Amino acid sequence: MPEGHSIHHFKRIHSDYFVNRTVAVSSPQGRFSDEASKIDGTTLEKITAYGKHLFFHFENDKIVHVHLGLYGWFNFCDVDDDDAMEHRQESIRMQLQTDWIVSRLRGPITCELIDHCEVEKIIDKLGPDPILEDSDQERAWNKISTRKKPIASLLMDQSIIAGIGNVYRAELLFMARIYPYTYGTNMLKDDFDHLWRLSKRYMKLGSFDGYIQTLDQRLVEDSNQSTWVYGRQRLQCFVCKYPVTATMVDGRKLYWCPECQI
DNA sequence: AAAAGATGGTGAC
DNA sequence: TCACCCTCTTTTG
Repeated sequence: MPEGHSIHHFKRIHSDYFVNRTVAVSSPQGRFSDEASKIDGTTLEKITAYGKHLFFHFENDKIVHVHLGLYGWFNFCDVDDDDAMEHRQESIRMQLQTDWIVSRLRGPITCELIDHCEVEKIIDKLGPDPILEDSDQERAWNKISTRKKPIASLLMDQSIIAGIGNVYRAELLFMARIYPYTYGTNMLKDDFDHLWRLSKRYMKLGSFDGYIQTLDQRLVEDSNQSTWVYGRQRLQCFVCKYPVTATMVDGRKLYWCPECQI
């Protein structure tokens, strides 16, 4: 499921097969039909990604804004694969098709047709995205260091840093060994720099792989395990063997190690 | 069979 | 802080 890395991953995959091509756009589910008909058969000029937002720029300033939310996802299949094409048609919000390949979007929280002004408004509300090469680390630090809220809460705030979700939040805090309830105002600059460096490294990696892998597989026996603490409530911490704990922060489960993260 | 929960976010109170 | 939306899977009764 999607955090910022998925968005950049999907941007990359779509770029190979859909950009600079004429694309048939439809909505088998029906909920995007009116908008789809306005861009159906036109050229997809480029795709951009920012935080958890994906933008398909079609000609004539027609831009499809997609936000996957909690469980939105893209699937791809071959145009000649009849079985795949028939599969769960009724939930496909948007389908992009060339004579070569098909992209099918299900369950997004947002799928709408907008123009470049609205794109700007969306991006203006977002903090720097660590996956982007020119992201401004200081802009995030300025906000964090003045906010009297736990860092675990601030990391999920898209207007501070764009793209981090519940898995990366837990993993980054663990890898940087930071106590999750440290107020932004009490954060050390060095700790923030560490967090930022880790977020760039692991979210970039995730955007290439398409999935989150923070745990170094060479260090553990369980080859199916991909995270240090996320989803490991009551299991032993890989570092200190103390049980991983889960507490609610802003209505989301935060996994962390009370022994390692002081 | 029904409910809960999941890597998200908004808007109302 | 809560209800709600989108979809699908897993757990519960």
